[in-house]
Amino acid sequence: MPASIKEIAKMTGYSAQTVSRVLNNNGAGHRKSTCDEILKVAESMGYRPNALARAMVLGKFGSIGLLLSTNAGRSYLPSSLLTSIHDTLADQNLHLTIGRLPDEKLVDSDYMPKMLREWTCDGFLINYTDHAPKEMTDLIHRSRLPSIWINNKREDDCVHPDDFGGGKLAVEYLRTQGHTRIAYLHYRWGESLEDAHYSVVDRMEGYKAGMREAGLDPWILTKGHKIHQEARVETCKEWLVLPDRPTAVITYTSPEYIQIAGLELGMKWEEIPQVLSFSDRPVSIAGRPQTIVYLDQYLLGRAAVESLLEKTLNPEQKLAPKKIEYCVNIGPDKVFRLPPS
Amino acid sequence: MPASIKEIAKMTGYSAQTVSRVLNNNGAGHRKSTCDEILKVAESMGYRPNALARAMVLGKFGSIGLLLSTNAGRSYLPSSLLTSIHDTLADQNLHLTIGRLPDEKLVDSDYMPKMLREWTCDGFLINYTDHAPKEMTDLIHRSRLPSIWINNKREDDCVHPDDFGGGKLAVEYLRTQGHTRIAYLHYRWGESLEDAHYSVVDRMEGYKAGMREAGLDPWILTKGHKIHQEARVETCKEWLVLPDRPTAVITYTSPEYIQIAGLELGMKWEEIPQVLSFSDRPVSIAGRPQTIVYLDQYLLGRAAVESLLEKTLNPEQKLAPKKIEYCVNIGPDKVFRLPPS
DNA sequence: TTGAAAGCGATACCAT
DNA sequence: ATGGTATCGCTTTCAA
Repeated sequence: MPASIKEIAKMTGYSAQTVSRVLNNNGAGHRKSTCDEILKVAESMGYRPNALARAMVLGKFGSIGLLLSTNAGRSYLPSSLLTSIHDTLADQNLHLTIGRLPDEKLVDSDYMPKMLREWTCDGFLINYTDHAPKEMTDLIHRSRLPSIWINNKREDDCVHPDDFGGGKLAVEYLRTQGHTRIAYLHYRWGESLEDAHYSVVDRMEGYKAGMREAGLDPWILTKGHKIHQEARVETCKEWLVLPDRPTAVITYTSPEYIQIAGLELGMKWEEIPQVLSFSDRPVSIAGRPQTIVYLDQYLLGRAAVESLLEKTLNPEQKLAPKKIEYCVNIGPDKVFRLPPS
Repeated sequence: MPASIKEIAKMTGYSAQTVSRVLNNNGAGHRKSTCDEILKVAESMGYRPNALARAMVLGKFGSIGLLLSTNAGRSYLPSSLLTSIHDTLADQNLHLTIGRLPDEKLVDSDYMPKMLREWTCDGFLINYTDHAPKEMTDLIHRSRLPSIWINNKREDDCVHPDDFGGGKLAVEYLRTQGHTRIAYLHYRWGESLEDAHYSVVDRMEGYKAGMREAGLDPWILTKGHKIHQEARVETCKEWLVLPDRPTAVITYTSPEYIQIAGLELGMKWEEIPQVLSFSDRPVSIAGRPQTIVYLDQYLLGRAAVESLLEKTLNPEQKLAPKKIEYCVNIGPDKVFRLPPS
């Protein structure tokens, strides 16, 4: 137990109030000798203010809760996002507290995660990628705390990447490179996309829209069913040997299937179609930096925190969704993006 | 502001103590009608206990701080580690609070991160991969809170993977597969390894020890200088065309350089040496699952929390370092590990 | 079965 | 320039 103000008061003979003032207000309105003595004793006793007590008086927790799902894949939290959330909060002298909600248990009315059962923080950032179970939405609503959803498309109070725009952007970039035979590689055909993250649909729809605007026909490379990991390279090979194969390919993620397929067919790197995939960090394949449709998670995190802080000031208001734009990351520090419209 | 106990007391006419007891002790020693009424009113007012006030009375924060460096690469926090830390804490009804310390600023005596400046939690988990600056160690020490270091080799109070054992294990596994021409691929030669994470040295030394125990000569594939990303594939090609090339290769991470090199040389997958790399998650290359030397971050996180809780009970004691063992992950659910010695 | 009072550590307000 | 007192929301102890 570190020393409290009271103990310092006892040691120095001053009252608790004097000690508090000297320690907090930088000693304004106090004799220099008083300050010196109190500061010296505080230092020697290793005094550190108790954030709990301070928060209680102030009526705020000084802390924001980040809610994640325990369901792997339902909460996407790359370290760049965690970092940006933390740092934006730190600028406001706020803590970040982590909470994970087990989907299965939420249905059980006996169960209630600590963060929702107790009153622990001033607001929530909810990182719940897919469709949240109704029980969870209810619980959060009943907590009456301001909340912002991350990576989730809702009618209000959310921040998410503009995946539709990203798909369009990919096409526009490839057009500037002179490509016309631009295909979209879709491994998940046949799988129900209703439960999937909105980006699975949006990226492809954005691609289609981009193609149409460029006067080109959308061209989806796919099978009538989902293509599992192990089968992807072989499938890509089928596409690569087509006489009119695409010169460029856009894909949700993982550009390497088509590239490995090319290599296995004995193609040189220059002969393999250009692959544009989505990512939030630089992608290299065996030391070769790849051009990607890039999302800056830092922007996402910062926007989410800013929205939440705004809501803290006025909890009743509903905030319009915020979209974060992609850019095409061509090389070190070289970026292609659309002019703001 | 959610309702407080006092308000419920006022509403129901009972005293605050009665309300508190009914709400916390499950109503033990109270008339059923009293319980019912209080519970009903509490429910209708949306009562949730204020964790702050409770913590203050209890004299504990109910929260553990996870300290990270802002210096990318100095804190390795895969989501599996974050998850295991969180969940082990949650089992004990403890929060997890995140704090990031900017290395540069720590030298500045004016600067002090909130987590160390104020008294905010009951202990620290320090995820600081490389050698921490002395200022930081001092600050943490002065905070007088129990702390455990993660992923860091120190004389006491730390939990880290057994990378030396992992290197040996890799050799022993490959021996069971009949390999004798086993090389270690080292791209970082010539770089000062003093600042590097201990695992860079330990994995290689473990490999050497394993080879000697098997009666084989260690065989390090390297250049006289650091091999940069872009040059690795070409360098691997030089090694692959050696007449007495290895049949198996162990490498710190990223098995794909040698495999891509093989493909570019026109080799079939079966002709490419088996590559064993270290990882804490399954590795697939273009849909092909790779055999890896695998570390379960869940064990690491849990061990760290358990150590910290132990230290909380008795802050003076120094805990012996805990090593987490690797295993070789061969296929789905198939694992090779050494018998406990 | 219920209630009154004290206290956790810090701050705000009002005195002196 | 300094101190007294009340307060935040809750729990613990003791008394009725």
